Amino acid sequence: MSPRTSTQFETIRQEKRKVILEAALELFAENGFHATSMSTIAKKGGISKGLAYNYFESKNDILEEIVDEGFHQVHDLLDPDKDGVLSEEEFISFLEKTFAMVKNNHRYWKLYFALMIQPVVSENLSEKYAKAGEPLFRMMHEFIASKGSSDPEGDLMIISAMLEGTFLYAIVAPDIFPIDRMKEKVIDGIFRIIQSGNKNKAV
Amino acid sequence: MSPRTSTQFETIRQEKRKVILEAALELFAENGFHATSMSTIAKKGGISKGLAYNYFESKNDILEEIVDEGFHQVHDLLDPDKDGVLSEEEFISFLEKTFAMVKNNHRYWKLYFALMIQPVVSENLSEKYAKAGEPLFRMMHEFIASKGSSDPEGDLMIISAMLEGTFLYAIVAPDIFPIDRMKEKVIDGIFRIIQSGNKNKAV
Amino acid sequence: MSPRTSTQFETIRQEKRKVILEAALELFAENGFHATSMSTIAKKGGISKGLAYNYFESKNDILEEIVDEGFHQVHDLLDPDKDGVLSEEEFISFLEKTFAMVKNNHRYWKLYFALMIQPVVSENLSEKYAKAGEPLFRMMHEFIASKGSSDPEGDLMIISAMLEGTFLYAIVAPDIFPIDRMKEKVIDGIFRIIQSGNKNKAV
Amino acid sequence: MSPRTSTQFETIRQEKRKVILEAALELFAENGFHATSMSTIAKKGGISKGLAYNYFESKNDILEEIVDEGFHQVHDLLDPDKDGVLSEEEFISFLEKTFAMVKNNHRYWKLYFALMIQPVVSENLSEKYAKAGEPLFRMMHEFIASKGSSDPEGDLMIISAMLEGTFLYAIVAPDIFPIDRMKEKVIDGIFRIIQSGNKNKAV
DNA sequence: GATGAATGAGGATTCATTCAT
DNA sequence: TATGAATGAATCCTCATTCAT
Repeated sequence: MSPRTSTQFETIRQEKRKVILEAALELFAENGFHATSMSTIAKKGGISKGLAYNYFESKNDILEEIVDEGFHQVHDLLDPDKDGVLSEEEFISFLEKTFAMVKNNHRYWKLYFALMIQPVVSENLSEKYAKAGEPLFRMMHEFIASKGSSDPEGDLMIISAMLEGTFLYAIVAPDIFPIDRMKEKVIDGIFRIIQSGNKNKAV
Repeated sequence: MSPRTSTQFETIRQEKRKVILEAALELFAENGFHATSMSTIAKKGGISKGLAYNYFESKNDILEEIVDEGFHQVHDLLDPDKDGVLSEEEFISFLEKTFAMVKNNHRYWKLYFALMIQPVVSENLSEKYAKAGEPLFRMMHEFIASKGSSDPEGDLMIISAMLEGTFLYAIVAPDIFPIDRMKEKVIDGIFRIIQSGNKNKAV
Repeated sequence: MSPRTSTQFETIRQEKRKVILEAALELFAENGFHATSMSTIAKKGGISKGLAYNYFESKNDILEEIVDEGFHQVHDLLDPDKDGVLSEEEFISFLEKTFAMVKNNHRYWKLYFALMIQPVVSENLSEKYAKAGEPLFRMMHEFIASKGSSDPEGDLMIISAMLEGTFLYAIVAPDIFPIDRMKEKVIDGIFRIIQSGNKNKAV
Repeated sequence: MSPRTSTQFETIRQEKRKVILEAALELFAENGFHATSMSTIAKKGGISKGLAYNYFESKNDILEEIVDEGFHQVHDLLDPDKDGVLSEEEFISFLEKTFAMVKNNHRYWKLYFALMIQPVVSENLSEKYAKAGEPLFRMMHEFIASKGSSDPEGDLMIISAMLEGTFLYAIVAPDIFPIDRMKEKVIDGIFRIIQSGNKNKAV
């Protein structure tokens, strides 16, 4: 029964923190930020309301932490960190990672879409993602251009829309739009779009 | 001296009703249902809180009326009411009407997306739209099939996703994704997908 | 189509007034004063809210009119207006009139009990009735005394309580305490009490 | 520093709960349920409105708890839990306990009468009491029968009415009908009724 | 006389947040 | 660290009453 070391305390803190964030994520995603009370979060996390405020400054703060953590995960996972143009295998692998991400973190993405449409705090989520997504967009743009598209910006737009729409459907109507099936079709569709849009169609 | 005729009353009611619904639509779309108070709606509508309850039973009721009215507009506008396969012109015209609808009723579609992701009432909005959208899907399916697609279901899926994603972007990031430009690209993209997916690619 | 005479107008006014009072009486009695809204009264009376205010100054005013009218009916009906002691027949007839009154105006008496226990306006209803009932009490007192009671005040108390309890039961639990059966028993019981309480028991 | 023990919390809760219930009882009894606001209850209890809702789900809930607690007190106090016929001493003792109960819990009984006449919730209070009172009625019935009454049901009716009326008067007009004096007269009166109603009057 | 739109004050209820322990 | 009692502002909703027609 020796007093816990500060490392142990730190571990406990990190775990509690995670518990709260996960409870909040589920509730925010499923019911919305405003329809979720701190009481409910605390109850779902198995702690007291007071303790939640020991870990986070406010309900808003919890949301921001969730968004930030999710954002970093996305960043870490997708950051191409690569110069030059992607090969086709690399591009496909990138798409598959993206689909896996949405599939494995359904709740986060549900929350992402909700916040995209109706930001809770002043800061606009889509701006944040827009800025962060810039390298991704550039990467895709270069890939598309490398394939000979006569309008890479335009093609990027509709391909992005197709991806975003796919993820949205995968979130809200997974029964009708099963994500695995969609993945195959979307990847295939992207190439069809790219190839049919070649500057020189008579390849 | 004499009381207003019932026609006069009816006119007043219809106009005031519209005022309330429009104020509420704007606020619900922009800030979300839960973040919008009846006070705010009343203030925006230039009336007292109490009067709003003279016209609608509850905040929920206002939302339902908005959804219903929007739904009927969509239905009236898009109902193909047509047997047989669409010609290409008809199909394009249908797509253009759809884009016009989103463009001209930006707020309603913002609310639509918000409710799609996080329904406020028990009834699932996507179910309602899924049922209503069935004829549309069938129509598109037939059109795609008529063009010789080897996988019309799959093609329909990604085309639907592309449309939904386009509208979503047009709603949340119109600066980056201007709807008119998107419309051209999407219509073009759809045909590229369809044609490149022909059973017999060597046309 | 000659203009209505002022007499006709007066008749109309009286009838409307009665309609309102009856609607209000039923609602006040059944649901209570505070649980009854002017809207409900107007709807039940088949008139508009505004018109109700044409006839009465306030909801309170309606209640007061109901109470006053009921009070006068009671007064007119029961006022003994008689000097000297009642004969047994007269006393029994008085009791029967009282029972008939409660039986035929169930709603008024329900309201009477409700107001007796929880007055709505400052003025205490029981005081009003106490004052008005004084002649009645005196009459009963004299009757009891004339029968040789050794404690007419005390006997009057328990007889009054028996009557009041009987009417209360007849109002709230008429199935278990049917008023007609109760009437026979109560009248009988009163005489049993009086006679058994004679100064000179060996009659 | 360390959090309160659950026993400490429990003590706080029990005491505060009692404070709220007592404040509410007084107000409900004196002014009626609908005329009493949660604000008033909170103010009288010396707490904030919000805290009242930490203890009770709704105003209705407060009322129900008051009724239930009072009901249990009555039940515990009066439950005869006795087979066979009561002796005269036992019967008198039972009546005296009943009078003491009303005298010592004036407010509860005022509320009881108010709810009897105009129930606030759907469930009828008189039904609840009717069921609970059944053993009491049976007991009184047997006692009356044991005294040789030729119509024990009828005698029970008028005796019950006399008691109920006495309590009602004791509640609403204690000055004119002082409960202690009434008690003597009523007990005496009950025996006069019973004895004068013997099958064999020629005792 | 008659209507119902309109108001505003008040009432029930919820909830983020603080605080004593 | 941890608890939950406590607060007060905000929210949904009701309703007596007024008023233009």
